[in-house]
Amino acid sequence: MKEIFRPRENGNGGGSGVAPPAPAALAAKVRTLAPSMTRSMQRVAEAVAGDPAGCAALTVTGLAKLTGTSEATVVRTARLLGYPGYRDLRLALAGLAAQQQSGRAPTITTDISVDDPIADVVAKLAHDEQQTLADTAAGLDTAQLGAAVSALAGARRTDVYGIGASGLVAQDLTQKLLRIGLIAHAHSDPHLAVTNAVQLRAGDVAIAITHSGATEDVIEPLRAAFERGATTVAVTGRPGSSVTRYADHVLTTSTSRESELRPAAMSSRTSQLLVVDCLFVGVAQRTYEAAAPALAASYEALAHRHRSSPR
Amino acid sequence: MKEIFRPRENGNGGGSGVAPPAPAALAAKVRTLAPSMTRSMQRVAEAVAGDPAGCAALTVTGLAKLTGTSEATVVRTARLLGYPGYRDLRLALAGLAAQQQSGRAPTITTDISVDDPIADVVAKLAHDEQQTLADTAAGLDTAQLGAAVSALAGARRTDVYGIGASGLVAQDLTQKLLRIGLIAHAHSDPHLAVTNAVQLRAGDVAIAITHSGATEDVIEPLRAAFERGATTVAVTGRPGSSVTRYADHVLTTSTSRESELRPAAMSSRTSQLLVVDCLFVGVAQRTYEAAAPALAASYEALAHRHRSSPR
DNA sequence: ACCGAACCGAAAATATCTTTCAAGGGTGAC
DNA sequence: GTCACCCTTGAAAGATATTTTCGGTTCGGT
Repeated sequence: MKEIFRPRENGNGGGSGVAPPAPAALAAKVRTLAPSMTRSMQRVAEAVAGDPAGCAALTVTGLAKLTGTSEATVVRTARLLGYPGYRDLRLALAGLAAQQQSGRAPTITTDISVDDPIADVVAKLAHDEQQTLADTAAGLDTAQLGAAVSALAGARRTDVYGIGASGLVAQDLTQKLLRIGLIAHAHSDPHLAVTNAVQLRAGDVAIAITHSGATEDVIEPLRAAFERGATTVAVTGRPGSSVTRYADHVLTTSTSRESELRPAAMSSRTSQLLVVDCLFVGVAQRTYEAAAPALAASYEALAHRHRSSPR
Repeated sequence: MKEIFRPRENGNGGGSGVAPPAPAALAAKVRTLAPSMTRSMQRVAEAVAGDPAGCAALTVTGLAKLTGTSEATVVRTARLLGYPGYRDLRLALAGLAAQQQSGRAPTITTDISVDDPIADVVAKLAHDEQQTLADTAAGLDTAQLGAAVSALAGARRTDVYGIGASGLVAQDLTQKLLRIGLIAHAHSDPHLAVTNAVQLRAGDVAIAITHSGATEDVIEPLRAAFERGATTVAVTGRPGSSVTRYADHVLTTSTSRESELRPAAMSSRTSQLLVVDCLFVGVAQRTYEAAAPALAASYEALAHRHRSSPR
């Protein structure tokens, strides 16, 4: 067993002080050392520099065959490049490949087009939604958010209005609030929403969720609640739109550019959900004493509905 | 379980097209698969996820000793994570380490705590959801996704099953599919779901959405559809769970760590929505001729419900 | 043409990875 | 409570991959 050179290599004080394994500057090293290489070693080095990913997938024998040389030569080349052996060169190669891969990522600024392969669709959608989240977080007014949280935490009851995609967000918020013991209802039927809204009074909270800020069916119930003295909150992507007229607190969601294949509903939903999550966590913090057990309890209650997994 | 698996060097082209070795989605994969792992395997997975660079420098024996397990367990873990063997896991690990190295890592790793100021809550939630999106995108099997898209695009009708938070995701998908002219229904009532499921036949599609993969109320209708010959799709965070038994295609959502103030439902919802969006866009691409006008038409139809905004 | 030196690859030697197998431990059935 | 079964686990055998050795070959110099 030779094993001279294992991981811990910081004891580099020796006079001959060889270079530590290069991390990513491999191509450069190849160029530097190429002149001092023999012909067959150059072939190996060339292959390695040309296709790190491909070579990383090969064994010594494979790479030897590919370059028309022998295993010994491959190992010699690895040594010359500063690695203890081929194994370590291969590891570095894998790292290099990964770096190149990730470096090639910022190509996803383009819109999704009809003939994008499915993998690109995934990458672009994920990227867009990440962008939306960042924008929303950056643009959210924490003072307004805090005020809304306070109102919710102390509310007798809470009504949430939303239609269409925003209706799902409204339901999501409602589900969450219910889980921590608050009284909350989501309304997507405009008539019922108004009917319920007029029951609200000071100390209650009404929340309207609408991307455009101009959805009549959502504005009307909020207005009714507003006029009854309830605390009103608007979650909208248009801070100057009609809905804000009847809102004590306005929470702004972000709008990223939309395209034909990526309707606005998609990014507004992401944005709205983040806002809603913030509201929820904020309220859970304020009412922690009551919320924690309630959360645990609702979790318990659901356990029996799950089939034990086969593993 | 008989452990039949040939090393198979770069054999990535097989017809059965199982998951290709994950490039950088390793941490996500660990979290996803951790629940279905045995204790010792979890120890290995933990070590690997915690210190990719360090583990990449170790041999099987070394890692086994470090984690207090045996070589066999290390290899088993590597297999479970989707690699042919430890050698390949090690390679991926080296890649991951390199990426982490290059990508500066000032990540917000702390949990949300009860006394975090509201601004921190926003930042942390946004960050967590971004992370979830990245993990999901990285871990999504595009082959399965493509297959699911094809099935959807050609379906006579589509049923979507989801309960609780997943029910909202189911509705979201349904809304979208309806907008591009497909026939889709979301079911959250278990009885009605089964009643409808038995109406399905070959060529139809049934989609079950469940984070745990063990929700009886969702599994049953999927099973009914499966037995009727419909194409079945499972969107779940647990690729080995019961629901996958009746699923022709499994789409894996990612699981990020949860905490008391951030229930699993939150990140699973984000992840599920991304998957659902991918399905939608994929289908919209395939049926572009019909989808584009349908999208435009539904937009038109809603316009009059919006009050023209002031300003 | 001869000599020497460096280069190169086949095969042996070694290290590493993979598989097999049997013991230990927990769980559900009876 | 006891038993049987299956799952989990690590030790060691078996298979691969890597490193080293060693002798043949080529090329330049004399």
